[in-house]
Amino acid sequence: MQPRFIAIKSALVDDIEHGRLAPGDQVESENQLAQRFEVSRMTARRALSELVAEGILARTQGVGTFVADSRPMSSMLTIKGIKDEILARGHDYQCRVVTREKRVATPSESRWLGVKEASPVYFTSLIHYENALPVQLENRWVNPHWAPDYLKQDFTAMTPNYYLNQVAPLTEADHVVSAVLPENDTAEKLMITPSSPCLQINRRTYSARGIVSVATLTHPGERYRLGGHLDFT
Amino acid sequence: MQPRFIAIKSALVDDIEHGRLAPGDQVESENQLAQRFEVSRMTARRALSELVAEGILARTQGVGTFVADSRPMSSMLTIKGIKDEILARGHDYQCRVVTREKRVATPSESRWLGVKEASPVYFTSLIHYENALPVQLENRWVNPHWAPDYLKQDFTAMTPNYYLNQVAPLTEADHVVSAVLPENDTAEKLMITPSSPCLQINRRTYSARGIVSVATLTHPGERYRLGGHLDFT
DNA sequence: CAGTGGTCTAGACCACTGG
DNA sequence: CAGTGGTCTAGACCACTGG
Repeated sequence: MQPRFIAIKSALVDDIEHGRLAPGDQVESENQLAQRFEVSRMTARRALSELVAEGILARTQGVGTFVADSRPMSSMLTIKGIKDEILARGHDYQCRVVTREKRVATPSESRWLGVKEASPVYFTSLIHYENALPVQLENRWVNPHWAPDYLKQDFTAMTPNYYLNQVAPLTEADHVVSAVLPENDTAEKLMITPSSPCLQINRRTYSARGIVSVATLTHPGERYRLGGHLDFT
Repeated sequence: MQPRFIAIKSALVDDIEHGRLAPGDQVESENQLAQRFEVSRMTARRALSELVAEGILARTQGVGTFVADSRPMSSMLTIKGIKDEILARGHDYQCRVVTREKRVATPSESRWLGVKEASPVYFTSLIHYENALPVQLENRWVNPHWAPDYLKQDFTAMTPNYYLNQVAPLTEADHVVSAVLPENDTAEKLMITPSSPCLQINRRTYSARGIVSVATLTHPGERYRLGGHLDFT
């Protein structure tokens, strides 16, 4: 059974997608929606509030609720593997497997991966080299449920990303980019000093059925940049 | 008069910022909060829901609500101004204009902006504050051709991004994200030590007719992260 | 089982906007 | 002024989790 506020949201999004509501148009008031969908005003309001939070609608007190101006910028960013990136630059690529093991999820790991606390997870730690210099330390936690044979793979031949995309095709990803100082052993693995800033990406990848893996990708700041291009037209 | 759910949110955020609640800790349940603050469960719930939406807390049905690994996070895929981002988090926003002047483009500036060497460019340097702490140093070079009145604007009222988007609507943007150590004067402006890693974004924005401006956005690593979500379906 | 979060109701009073 | 959104209450029933 679908919650009612979801049904209302869907109806409104549908109206927008089919052009029955254009940017700038006023949408029905909370009271009108409540009446039309036979729900309490609080429920109609919730539907509107969430659409406002998602940037799809905009509200002004005393005036009304309107369809917001244009478009979530959908991304042109891709999850290109580091290996492809390096090879595309015409550079030499190498990979070293540091750790490959079954672990018991810590509370925070289990929350990230969406598994029960203390359940088994697969963990790998790899270093990726560009022209013999480390450019990425990849620490990855994998939900064994979606990739039971994960630990048996030869990651020097096929990156974890590539393998996981085979067994559980990627449908979504979240990521958080931050600037950090490396832990001592991370610095050592990346052949940098502990006072060198690193660009760190925390990425969570989803297949159709759930969270497949969580990765922490740490890059020496002086050897790696992240580029992007956005087109709003 | 401050809404009650805001008071509850503030109290929880305060507990987190003062270390009375650490990442992973369970926070009071909706019922406990309702009792402690003498509000209805719906109001306590609203406070928690908003903190969850902001990524500060995480909830699991039947289990409880927990402190998430929390630093503010912004979207990589939208060019939402830092101001909107901060306000959207319900935080206090302030801005200080450090520099505002006409300059002669250096060779590298002129290359970035796509103007002739030694032509005049407009330069502004602003510091954006979230809850009185600097979160972004915005150094921006503007092509006077597309925004002749740029320097006359009151940037504490309207961010450069917003103004430029009015006079020369944004159609494209390039950006490069990197982790760097700040220059001494940058560190001072951001109120951090020169050994604190910074997340730096170099962004070039285009309107239909050419490059409008180039900006270097420098953020203290411990106060800013960049988030994104990709959907491949 | 008791406790948690998730949804929902039918009211209330308020602040704000426009005519 | 009537209508809008903003906040809030005191209940209800549900699904889910852990012990």
